[in-house]
Amino acid sequence: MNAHAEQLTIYNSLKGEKEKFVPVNEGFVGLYVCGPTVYSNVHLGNCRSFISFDMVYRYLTHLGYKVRYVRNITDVGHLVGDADEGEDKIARKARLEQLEPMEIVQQYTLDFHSVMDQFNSIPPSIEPTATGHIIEQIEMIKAILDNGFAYESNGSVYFDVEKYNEAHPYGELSGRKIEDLISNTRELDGQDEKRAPLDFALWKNASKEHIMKWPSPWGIGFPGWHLECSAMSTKYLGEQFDIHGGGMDLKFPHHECEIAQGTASNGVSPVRYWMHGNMLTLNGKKMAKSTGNSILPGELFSGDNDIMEKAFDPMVVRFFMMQAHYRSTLDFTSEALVAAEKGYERLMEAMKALNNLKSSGESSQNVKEIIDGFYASMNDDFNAPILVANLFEAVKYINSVNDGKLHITANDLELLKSEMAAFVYDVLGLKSSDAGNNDKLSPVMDLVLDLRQEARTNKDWGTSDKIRDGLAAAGIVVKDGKEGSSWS
RNA sequence: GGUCUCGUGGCCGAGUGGCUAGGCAGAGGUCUGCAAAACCUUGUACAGCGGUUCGAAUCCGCUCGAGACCUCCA
Repeated sequence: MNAHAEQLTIYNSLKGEKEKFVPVNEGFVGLYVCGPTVYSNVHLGNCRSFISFDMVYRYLTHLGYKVRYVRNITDVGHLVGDADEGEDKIARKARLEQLEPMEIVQQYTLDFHSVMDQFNSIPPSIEPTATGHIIEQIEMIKAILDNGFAYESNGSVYFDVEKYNEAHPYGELSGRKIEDLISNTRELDGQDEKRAPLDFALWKNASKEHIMKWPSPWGIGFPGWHLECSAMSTKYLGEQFDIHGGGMDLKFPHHECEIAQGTASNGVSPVRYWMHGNMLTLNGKKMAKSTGNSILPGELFSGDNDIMEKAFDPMVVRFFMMQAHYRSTLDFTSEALVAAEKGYERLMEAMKALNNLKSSGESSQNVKEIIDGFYASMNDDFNAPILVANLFEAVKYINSVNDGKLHITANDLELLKSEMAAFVYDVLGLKSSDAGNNDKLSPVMDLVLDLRQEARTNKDWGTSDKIRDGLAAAGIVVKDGKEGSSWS
């Protein structure tokens, strides 16, 4: 374990404050994150959540924890529209496109994986699917029924919220009181099966037309959305585990229901630390598929969209997200992305310079203090923006040493190299984009720049400028530096 | 309507009782055949009004504005 692990604090949504992180089992962390519903391409807002928790996973790992990271794929049970009477999202898409539901699932799961890979997000340790855990979900419903917190009605099973609330508080996570919930819950049509509007479905009776359905003790049907996360998280992480993450918008009702289901079946609140990432906004409004206010990662990377003025590298987008705290909303604009792009490049240039840095004399700055700052920022509820600020302080130092203005000892240099690499690459999950480093183009460019250098040495400015202008016309920018010219 | 969050300089975005956030842009400089790039230095701020305090961007109240959840959502 890293000595700094002792100091980690996490903002626990359940308590509304930062708490010292103490895992259930020393040295191990169980981390569960609500994954996507694979009925269409993930949009950038979805990605922000997953990238935030990828950063959390990476830092926990860096601290020396052995992390079991579970992130599910929702491939059934997520309903469209109002309450429990809507159509399953995946089944609906399948019907519209005349495909098997599992074809839809496969298509968008692959898309999701590809996008997350481009964002350099590490795959979870386990990525369970809801349809692969029907038996576990049925078992959990049985336990909740046995404990008296659910009832069967017409082939469906509902969670009895008011009954549960008599034994355990319901609404703790979202800060809601049950009386308010009762008075504020809309009366919806076609819910005669339920005793109370607040009750939510654990199992839904399937009609004949329904495509995705399974046998159960209560008849043919399918599981409710909230249940899958409860069943899969506890299966792989235990009845009570360390961290549960997800978007702010899942807090109520989804996560509230998870707490209720876990407690109702196992007698313990399932999660120690609840973490909620905030929304990515576009034009000041939450990015969401349903409202059309969203942008797909692919559209962003290719520049093929009406919102951004140019294409952006996935690493620039990731860096942009790391500049904001995961609990703050972040507004997505072309201008902000351009700014992030410049900053990202500056950081990467410094990483390159660091590798070629030469040690000399006494260190002008306290390297250990700089590195302690890295840990302090991340230990403060994963404050990546402060980490980035600290990294730029180090960048300034690196550049000054590179210019020969400041100095660093060999020991400090080794330390700085390894810790900078750890935080930039391993924790923030950034990598140099190397966009232009095409295998065939590279040697050609070396040759062209070599010829230009020859011309420059001979003060043949006409030739050297002709090469530079010609390359510029082809979209290649030549940069002249002390150590020769480079291109990008 | 109910619950909650937020309002920081030209832009993005941290901080949260006294001590520089940081990035981008702007300004000045170094370097350079020129240009670009790179590097260094640097100014402008805490929505408004009142209160608490020796001291508030930070705590409290009100006003205005924005957003989220209450129904699927990362």
